[in-house]
Amino acid sequence: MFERDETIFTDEDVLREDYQPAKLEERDEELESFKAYLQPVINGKQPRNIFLYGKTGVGKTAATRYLLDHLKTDAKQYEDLSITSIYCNCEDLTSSYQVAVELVNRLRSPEDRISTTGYPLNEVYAKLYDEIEAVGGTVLIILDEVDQIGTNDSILYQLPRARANGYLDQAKIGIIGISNDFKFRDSLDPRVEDTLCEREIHFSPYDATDLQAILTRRAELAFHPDVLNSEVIPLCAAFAAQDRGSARQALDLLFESGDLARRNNTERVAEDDVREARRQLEKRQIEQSLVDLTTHGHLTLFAVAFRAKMDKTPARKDAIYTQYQSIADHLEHDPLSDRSVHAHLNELTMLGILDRLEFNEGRAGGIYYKYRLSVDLDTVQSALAEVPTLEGANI
DNA sequence: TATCCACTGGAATATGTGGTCG
DNA sequence: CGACCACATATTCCAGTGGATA
Repeated sequence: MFERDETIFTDEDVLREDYQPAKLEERDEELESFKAYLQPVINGKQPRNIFLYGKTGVGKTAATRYLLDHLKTDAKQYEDLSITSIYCNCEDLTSSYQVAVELVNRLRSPEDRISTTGYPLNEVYAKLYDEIEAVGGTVLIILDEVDQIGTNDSILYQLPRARANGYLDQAKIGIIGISNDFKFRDSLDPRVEDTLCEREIHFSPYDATDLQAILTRRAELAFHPDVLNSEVIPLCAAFAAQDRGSARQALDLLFESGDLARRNNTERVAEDDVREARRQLEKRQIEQSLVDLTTHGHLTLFAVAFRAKMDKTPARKDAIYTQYQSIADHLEHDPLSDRSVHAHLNELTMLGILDRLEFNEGRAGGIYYKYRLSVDLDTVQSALAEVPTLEGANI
Protein backbone atom coordinates (compact mmCIF):
# COMPACT_ATOMS: atom_id res chain seq x y z
CA MET A 1 0.00 0.00 0.00
CA PHE A 2 2.72 2.41 0.98
CA GLU A 3 5.95 2.86 -0.78
CA ARG A 4 8.76 5.35 -0.62
CA ASP A 5 8.47 8.19 -3.02
CA GLU A 6 11.79 9.83 -3.68
CA THR A 7 11.51 11.26 -7.14
CA ILE A 8 11.54 14.92 -6.24
CA PHE A 9 12.93 15.42 -2.75
CA THR A 10 16.06 14.01 -1.24
CA ASP A 11 15.35 15.56 2.13
CA GLU A 12 12.30 17.75 2.40
CA ASP A 13 12.89 18.45 6.10
CA VAL A 14 15.53 20.94 5.06
CA LEU A 15 12.70 23.24 3.99
CA ARG A 16 10.78 23.01 7.23
CA GLU A 17 10.55 25.59 9.93
CA ASP A 18 12.48 23.67 12.57
CA TYR A 19 15.45 22.99 10.34
CA GLN A 20 18.49 24.87 11.49
CA PRO A 21 21.08 25.60 8.82
CA ALA A 22 24.72 25.15 9.82
CA LYS A 23 25.44 28.69 8.78
CA LEU A 24 23.20 31.68 8.72
CA GLU A 25 23.83 33.76 5.67
CA GLU A 26 22.61 37.04 4.28
CA ARG A 27 22.48 38.29 7.89
CA ASP A 28 26.12 39.20 8.50
CA GLU A 29 25.64 42.67 9.92
CA GLU A 30 22.89 41.65 12.27
CA LEU A 31 24.83 38.67 13.57
CA GLU A 32 27.89 40.83 14.08
CA SER A 33 26.10 43.29 16.37
CA PHE A 34 24.16 40.57 18.08
CA LYS A 35 27.35 38.71 18.88
CA ALA A 36 28.96 41.83 20.27
CA TYR A 37 25.98 42.45 22.54
CA LEU A 38 26.19 38.91 23.90
CA GLN A 39 29.89 39.25 24.70
CA PRO A 40 29.34 40.28 28.36
CA VAL A 41 27.71 36.91 28.96
CA ILE A 42 30.93 35.08 28.13
CA ASN A 43 32.84 37.51 30.28
CA GLY A 44 30.62 36.53 33.17
CA LYS A 45 29.17 40.01 33.45
CA GLN A 46 25.62 41.21 33.77
CA PRO A 47 24.01 40.53 30.35
CA ARG A 48 22.69 43.35 28.24
CA ASN A 49 19.06 43.42 27.39
CA ILE A 50 18.64 43.15 23.67
CA PHE A 51 15.71 44.05 21.51
CA LEU A 52 15.35 42.63 18.02
CA TYR A 53 12.85 43.90 15.59
CA GLY A 54 11.96 43.20 11.99
CA LYS A 55 9.10 41.62 10.08
CA THR A 56 8.21 37.95 10.34
CA GLY A 57 10.50 35.49 8.62
CA VAL A 58 13.56 37.70 8.36
CA GLY A 59 15.72 35.56 10.61
CA LYS A 60 15.26 37.04 14.09
CA THR A 61 14.39 33.79 15.78
CA ALA A 62 16.85 31.80 13.69
CA ALA A 63 19.66 34.21 14.52
CA THR A 64 18.85 33.99 18.22
CA ARG A 65 18.81 30.21 18.21
CA TYR A 66 22.01 30.09 16.22
CA LEU A 67 23.97 32.43 18.47
CA LEU A 68 22.68 30.97 21.71
CA ASP A 69 23.73 27.49 20.60
CA HIS A 70 27.22 28.77 19.95
CA LEU A 71 27.21 30.74 23.15
CA LYS A 72 26.40 27.69 25.21
CA THR A 73 28.94 25.52 23.43
CA ASP A 74 31.67 28.09 23.81
CA ALA A 75 30.80 28.68 27.45
CA LYS A 76 31.73 25.11 28.30
CA GLN A 77 35.41 25.97 28.22
CA TYR A 78 34.96 28.30 31.19
CA GLU A 79 34.16 26.46 34.36
CA ASP A 80 32.73 29.39 36.24
CA LEU A 81 30.06 30.01 33.61
CA SER A 82 26.61 28.57 33.71
CA ILE A 83 24.25 29.76 31.03
CA THR A 84 20.60 28.89 30.84
CA SER A 85 18.26 30.15 28.21
CA ILE A 86 14.50 30.09 28.33
CA TYR A 87 12.69 30.55 25.08
CA CYS A 88 9.15 31.77 25.37
CA ASN A 89 6.92 32.53 22.43
CA CYS A 90 4.34 35.05 23.54
CA GLU A 91 2.14 34.41 20.53
CA ASP A 92 -0.76 33.09 22.59
CA LEU A 93 0.07 34.90 25.81
CA THR A 94 -1.85 38.11 26.03
CA SER A 95 -0.62 39.52 29.31
CA SER A 96 2.37 39.81 31.59
CA TYR A 97 0.65 37.45 33.94
CA GLN A 98 0.46 34.67 31.39
CA VAL A 99 4.05 35.17 30.34
CA ALA A 100 5.17 34.92 33.95
CA VAL A 101 3.15 31.74 34.45
CA GLU A 102 4.62 30.28 31.27
CA LEU A 103 8.15 31.04 32.43
CA VAL A 104 7.52 29.46 35.82
CA ASN A 105 6.15 26.35 34.15
CA ARG A 106 9.12 26.17 31.82
CA LEU A 107 11.41 26.10 34.82
CA ARG A 108 9.42 23.61 36.83
CA SER A 109 9.03 19.90 36.30
CA PRO A 110 5.83 18.88 34.50
CA GLU A 111 4.04 17.63 37.63
CA ASP A 112 4.64 20.95 39.36
CA ARG A 113 2.96 23.22 36.85
CA ILE A 114 0.82 26.08 38.07
CA SER A 115 -2.46 27.05 36.47
CA THR A 116 -2.92 30.09 34.30
CA THR A 117 -5.37 31.88 36.57
CA GLY A 118 -6.16 32.17 40.23
CA TYR A 119 -2.96 33.56 41.75
CA PRO A 120 -2.31 37.20 42.47
CA LEU A 121 0.19 38.65 40.02
CA ASN A 122 2.82 39.35 42.68
CA GLU A 123 2.78 35.78 43.82
CA VAL A 124 3.52 34.55 40.32
CA TYR A 125 6.45 36.94 40.09
CA ALA A 126 7.71 35.68 43.45
CA LYS A 127 7.54 32.10 42.22
CA LEU A 128 9.34 33.10 39.06
CA TYR A 129 12.18 34.74 40.98
CA ASP A 130 12.50 31.66 43.19
CA GLU A 131 12.86 29.43 40.17
CA ILE A 132 15.33 31.69 38.45
CA GLU A 133 17.35 32.01 41.63
CA ALA A 134 17.38 28.22 41.96
CA VAL A 135 18.82 27.89 38.48
CA GLY A 136 21.46 30.52 39.16
CA GLY A 137 24.20 31.67 36.84
CA THR A 138 23.28 33.67 33.78
CA VAL A 139 19.69 33.25 32.72
CA LEU A 140 18.76 34.54 29.30
CA ILE A 141 15.06 34.93 28.74
CA ILE A 142 13.97 35.13 25.14
CA LEU A 143 10.55 36.63 24.65
CA ASP A 144 9.54 36.03 21.06
CA GLU A 145 6.66 38.02 19.58
CA VAL A 146 6.74 40.11 22.71
CA ASP A 147 4.41 42.70 21.19
CA GLN A 148 1.55 40.25 21.67
CA ILE A 149 1.35 41.03 25.38
CA GLY A 150 0.05 44.45 24.43
CA THR A 151 -0.30 47.25 26.91
CA ASN A 152 -0.09 44.96 29.87
CA ASP A 153 3.69 45.07 29.97
CA SER A 154 4.56 45.06 33.67
CA ILE A 155 6.75 41.98 33.31
CA LEU A 156 8.99 43.95 31.00
CA TYR A 157 10.03 46.30 33.72
CA GLN A 158 9.83 43.78 36.54
CA LEU A 159 12.32 41.33 35.06
CA PRO A 160 15.13 43.69 34.13
CA ARG A 161 14.93 45.27 37.57
CA ALA A 162 14.63 42.10 39.58
CA ARG A 163 18.25 42.15 40.57
CA ALA A 164 18.34 45.83 41.42
CA ASN A 165 15.24 45.37 43.55
CA GLY A 166 16.91 42.63 45.54
CA TYR A 167 14.76 39.74 44.35
CA LEU A 168 17.73 38.00 42.85
CA ASP A 169 21.17 37.36 44.21
CA GLN A 170 22.71 34.32 42.54
CA ALA A 171 21.23 34.76 39.13
CA LYS A 172 21.88 37.33 36.42
CA ILE A 173 19.01 37.93 34.03
CA GLY A 174 19.23 39.07 30.45
CA ILE A 175 16.18 39.67 28.32
CA ILE A 176 16.09 39.25 24.59
CA GLY A 177 12.89 40.70 23.23
CA ILE A 178 11.82 39.90 19.70
CA SER A 179 9.08 41.82 17.96
CA ASN A 180 7.74 42.24 14.46
CA ASP A 181 5.76 45.31 15.32
CA PHE A 182 7.79 48.49 14.97
CA LYS A 183 5.21 50.52 16.77
CA PHE A 184 5.50 48.32 19.82
CA ARG A 185 8.75 49.91 20.87
CA ASP A 186 7.21 53.38 20.85
CA SER A 187 4.19 52.27 22.80
CA LEU A 188 6.34 51.05 25.67
CA ASP A 189 6.51 52.79 28.97
CA PRO A 190 9.61 55.04 28.87
CA ARG A 191 11.09 53.22 31.85
CA VAL A 192 10.75 49.91 30.04
CA GLU A 193 12.10 51.28 26.82
CA ASP A 194 15.24 52.46 28.59
CA THR A 195 16.13 49.10 30.03
CA LEU A 196 14.64 46.63 27.60
CA CYS A 197 15.87 48.37 24.50
CA GLU A 198 19.35 48.90 25.85
CA ARG A 199 20.73 47.38 22.68
CA GLU A 200 18.71 47.16 19.49
CA ILE A 201 19.13 45.25 16.30
CA HIS A 202 17.03 45.90 13.28
CA PHE A 203 16.48 43.05 10.82
CA SER A 204 15.58 44.29 7.38
CA PRO A 205 13.41 42.26 5.00
CA TYR A 206 15.20 40.03 2.53
CA ASP A 207 15.16 41.25 -1.03
CA ALA A 208 14.63 38.92 -3.98
CA THR A 209 18.37 38.39 -4.42
CA ASP A 210 18.87 37.37 -0.78
CA LEU A 211 15.92 35.02 -1.01
CA GLN A 212 17.24 33.43 -4.17
CA ALA A 213 20.57 32.76 -2.51
CA ILE A 214 18.86 31.21 0.51
CA LEU A 215 16.53 29.09 -1.59
CA THR A 216 19.33 27.91 -3.85
CA ARG A 217 21.39 26.67 -0.94
CA ARG A 218 18.48 24.87 0.68
CA ALA A 219 17.28 23.44 -2.61
CA GLU A 220 20.64 21.76 -3.13
CA LEU A 221 20.06 19.80 0.04
CA ALA A 222 16.35 19.22 -0.34
CA PHE A 223 15.87 18.29 -3.98
CA HIS A 224 17.40 15.85 -6.40
CA PRO A 225 19.66 17.59 -8.89
CA ASP A 226 17.85 19.01 -11.90
CA VAL A 227 14.27 18.53 -10.76
CA LEU A 228 13.68 22.26 -10.43
CA ASN A 229 12.97 24.13 -13.62
CA SER A 230 15.15 27.20 -13.82
CA GLU A 231 12.33 29.65 -13.17
CA VAL A 232 11.10 27.99 -9.97
CA ILE A 233 13.49 29.52 -7.46
CA PRO A 234 13.42 33.04 -8.92
CA LEU A 235 9.64 32.91 -8.91
CA CYS A 236 9.37 31.74 -5.30
CA ALA A 237 11.84 34.44 -4.31
CA ALA A 238 9.96 37.10 -6.24
CA PHE A 239 6.58 36.20 -4.75
CA ALA A 240 7.95 36.23 -1.22
CA ALA A 241 9.94 39.43 -1.72
CA GLN A 242 6.88 41.18 -3.11
CA ASP A 243 4.79 40.14 -0.20
CA ARG A 244 6.75 40.40 3.02
CA GLY A 245 10.37 39.60 2.30
CA SER A 246 10.07 36.54 4.46
CA ALA A 247 12.38 33.56 4.10
CA ARG A 248 9.84 31.39 5.85
CA GLN A 249 7.25 32.21 3.24
CA ALA A 250 9.68 31.58 0.37
CA LEU A 251 10.70 28.21 1.79
CA ASP A 252 7.09 27.17 2.37
CA LEU A 253 6.32 28.09 -1.19
CA LEU A 254 9.23 26.06 -2.50
CA PHE A 255 8.26 23.05 -0.44
CA GLU A 256 4.64 23.26 -1.45
CA SER A 257 5.58 23.51 -5.13
CA GLY A 258 7.73 20.40 -4.84
CA ASP A 259 5.00 18.61 -2.99
CA LEU A 260 2.50 19.42 -5.71
CA ALA A 261 4.83 18.06 -8.38
CA ARG A 262 5.29 14.94 -6.32
CA ARG A 263 1.58 14.39 -5.93
CA ASN A 264 1.06 14.92 -9.63
CA ASN A 265 3.77 12.38 -10.33
CA THR A 266 5.65 14.74 -12.57
CA GLU A 267 9.39 14.52 -12.73
CA ARG A 268 10.13 18.19 -12.54
CA VAL A 269 8.83 21.17 -10.63
CA ALA A 270 7.52 23.82 -12.98
CA GLU A 271 6.31 27.38 -12.87
CA ASP A 272 2.67 26.35 -12.73
CA ASP A 273 3.34 24.34 -9.60
CA VAL A 274 4.64 27.47 -7.91
CA ARG A 275 1.58 29.48 -8.87
CA GLU A 276 -0.76 26.76 -7.71
CA ALA A 277 1.21 26.36 -4.47
CA ARG A 278 0.85 30.04 -3.81
CA ARG A 279 -2.92 29.84 -4.19
CA GLN A 280 -3.11 26.90 -1.83
CA LEU A 281 -0.94 28.51 0.83
CA GLU A 282 -3.05 31.65 0.73
CA LYS A 283 -6.20 29.62 1.16
CA ARG A 284 -4.80 27.63 4.03
CA GLN A 285 -3.78 30.79 5.82
CA ILE A 286 -7.30 32.16 5.65
CA GLU A 287 -8.82 28.93 6.84
CA GLN A 288 -6.39 29.00 9.74
CA SER A 289 -7.35 32.49 10.85
CA LEU A 290 -11.04 31.59 10.60
CA VAL A 291 -10.63 28.75 13.04
CA ASP A 292 -9.58 31.16 15.78
CA LEU A 293 -12.63 33.41 15.50
CA THR A 294 -15.49 33.40 17.99
CA THR A 295 -19.02 32.36 17.12
CA HIS A 296 -20.11 35.93 16.53
CA GLY A 297 -17.02 36.57 14.46
CA HIS A 298 -18.16 33.72 12.24
CA LEU A 299 -21.70 35.02 12.12
CA THR A 300 -20.47 38.47 11.16
CA LEU A 301 -18.36 37.05 8.36
CA PHE A 302 -21.28 34.90 7.34
CA ALA A 303 -23.41 38.01 7.04
CA VAL A 304 -20.87 39.70 4.79
CA ALA A 305 -20.46 36.55 2.70
CA PHE A 306 -24.23 36.31 2.37
CA ARG A 307 -24.41 39.82 1.01
CA ALA A 308 -21.46 39.15 -1.27
CA LYS A 309 -23.32 36.19 -2.69
CA MET A 310 -26.20 38.48 -3.58
CA ASP A 311 -23.79 40.99 -5.03
CA LYS A 312 -24.64 43.50 -2.35
CA THR A 313 -21.12 44.33 -1.25
CA PRO A 314 -19.39 46.55 -0.35
CA ALA A 315 -21.91 47.19 2.36
CA ARG A 316 -22.16 49.59 5.25
CA LYS A 317 -22.19 48.47 8.83
CA ASP A 318 -25.94 49.03 9.19
CA ALA A 319 -26.77 46.74 6.30
CA ILE A 320 -24.37 44.07 7.52
CA TYR A 321 -25.78 44.36 11.01
CA THR A 322 -29.33 43.81 9.80
CA GLN A 323 -28.16 40.79 7.84
CA TYR A 324 -26.28 39.55 10.87
CA GLN A 325 -29.35 39.88 13.08
CA SER A 326 -31.52 37.78 10.83
CA ILE A 327 -28.82 35.12 10.52
CA ALA A 328 -28.25 35.03 14.27
CA ASP A 329 -31.98 34.81 14.75
CA HIS A 330 -32.26 31.98 12.27
CA LEU A 331 -29.52 30.02 14.03
CA GLU A 332 -30.95 30.81 17.45
CA HIS A 333 -28.06 32.84 18.73
CA ASP A 334 -28.72 36.04 20.66
CA PRO A 335 -27.51 38.88 18.45
CA LEU A 336 -24.89 41.25 19.83
CA SER A 337 -25.08 45.03 19.88
CA ASP A 338 -24.06 46.83 16.73
CA ARG A 339 -20.98 48.16 18.45
CA SER A 340 -19.75 44.62 19.00
CA VAL A 341 -20.42 43.62 15.43
CA HIS A 342 -18.48 46.71 14.48
CA ALA A 343 -15.59 45.36 16.57
CA HIS A 344 -15.82 42.02 14.80
CA LEU A 345 -15.77 43.71 11.42
CA ASN A 346 -12.67 45.51 12.55
CA GLU A 347 -10.98 42.28 13.55
CA LEU A 348 -11.86 40.59 10.28
CA THR A 349 -10.35 43.54 8.47
CA MET A 350 -7.16 43.26 10.49
CA LEU A 351 -6.90 39.60 9.59
CA GLY A 352 -7.08 40.52 5.93
CA ILE A 353 -10.34 38.67 5.37
CA LEU A 354 -12.34 41.81 4.76
CA ASP A 355 -11.53 44.98 2.86
CA ARG A 356 -12.63 48.29 4.23
CA LEU A 357 -13.37 51.28 2.02
CA GLU A 358 -13.58 54.75 3.49
CA PHE A 359 -16.24 57.23 2.51
CA ASN A 360 -17.01 60.73 3.58
CA GLU A 361 -20.18 62.33 2.34
CA GLY A 362 -19.57 65.61 4.02
CA ARG A 363 -22.01 67.93 5.65
CA ALA A 364 -25.07 65.76 5.50
CA GLY A 365 -23.36 62.39 5.14
CA GLY A 366 -20.55 62.06 7.61
CA ILE A 367 -17.78 59.48 7.44
CA TYR A 368 -18.38 55.78 7.22
CA TYR A 369 -16.83 52.56 5.98
CA LYS A 370 -18.01 49.94 3.57
CA TYR A 371 -16.86 46.37 3.89
CA ARG A 372 -16.43 43.59 1.37
CA LEU A 373 -14.68 40.24 1.20
CA SER A 374 -11.01 40.55 0.47
CA VAL A 375 -10.74 36.91 -0.63
CA ASP A 376 -12.66 34.55 -2.84
CA LEU A 377 -16.23 33.91 -1.82
CA ASP A 378 -15.58 30.22 -2.48
CA THR A 379 -12.69 30.14 -0.04
CA VAL A 380 -14.76 31.80 2.65
CA GLN A 381 -17.68 29.51 2.00
CA SER A 382 -15.65 26.36 2.23
CA ALA A 383 -13.88 27.59 5.33
CA LEU A 384 -17.15 28.60 7.01
CA ALA A 385 -18.63 25.23 6.15
CA GLU A 386 -16.11 23.67 8.52
CA VAL A 387 -17.37 25.71 11.46
CA PRO A 388 -19.62 23.60 13.68
CA THR A 389 -21.74 26.46 15.09
CA LEU A 390 -22.89 27.35 11.60
CA GLU A 391 -24.14 23.85 10.97
CA GLY A 392 -27.28 23.82 8.89
CA ALA A 393 -26.80 27.29 7.51
CA ASN A 394 -26.09 27.67 3.85
CA ILE A 395 -25.15 30.79 2.06
C1' DT B 1 -14.34 78.54 5.67
C1' DA B 2 -17.24 77.06 9.37
C1' DT B 3 -20.46 73.68 9.89
C1' DC B 4 -22.46 69.39 10.74
C1' DC B 5 -23.51 64.67 10.03
C1' DA B 6 -23.16 59.79 11.08
C1' DC B 7 -20.21 57.39 11.91
C1' DT B 8 -15.58 55.59 14.33
C1' DG B 9 -12.93 54.03 18.07
C1' DG B 10 -11.27 54.49 22.84
C1' DA B 11 -12.47 53.73 27.51
C1' DA B 12 -15.02 52.55 31.47
C1' DT B 13 -17.92 49.07 33.00
C1' DA B 14 -20.39 44.57 33.25
C1' DT B 15 -20.77 39.54 32.91
C1' DG B 16 -19.34 34.84 33.03
C1' DT B 17 -15.71 31.35 33.30
C1' DG B 18 -12.09 28.93 35.39
C1' DG B 19 -8.82 29.06 38.73
C1' DT B 20 -6.32 29.31 44.04
C1' DC B 21 -6.54 29.25 48.91
C1' DG B 22 -7.95 28.97 53.85
C1' DC C 1 -17.86 26.94 50.90
C1' DG C 2 -16.71 32.16 50.06
C1' DA C 3 -13.30 35.61 49.14
C1' DC C 4 -10.10 36.62 45.60
C1' DC C 5 -7.83 36.60 41.15
C1' DA C 6 -7.17 37.18 35.90
C1' DC C 7 -9.27 37.31 31.51
C1' DA C 8 -12.22 37.14 27.33
C1' DT C 9 -15.98 39.07 25.48
C1' DA C 10 -19.90 42.35 25.48
C1' DT C 11 -22.16 46.57 26.50
C1' DT C 12 -22.63 51.34 27.17
C1' DC C 13 -21.15 55.89 26.66
C1' DC C 14 -19.31 59.66 24.23
C1' DA C 15 -15.55 62.72 22.37
C1' DG C 16 -13.52 63.14 17.88
C1' DT C 17 -13.28 62.91 12.95
C1' DG C 18 -12.98 65.05 8.23
C1' DG C 19 -14.49 66.74 3.96
C1' DA C 20 -18.70 68.12 0.97
C1' DT C 21 -21.66 71.73 1.34
C1' DA C 22 -24.05 76.02 2.59
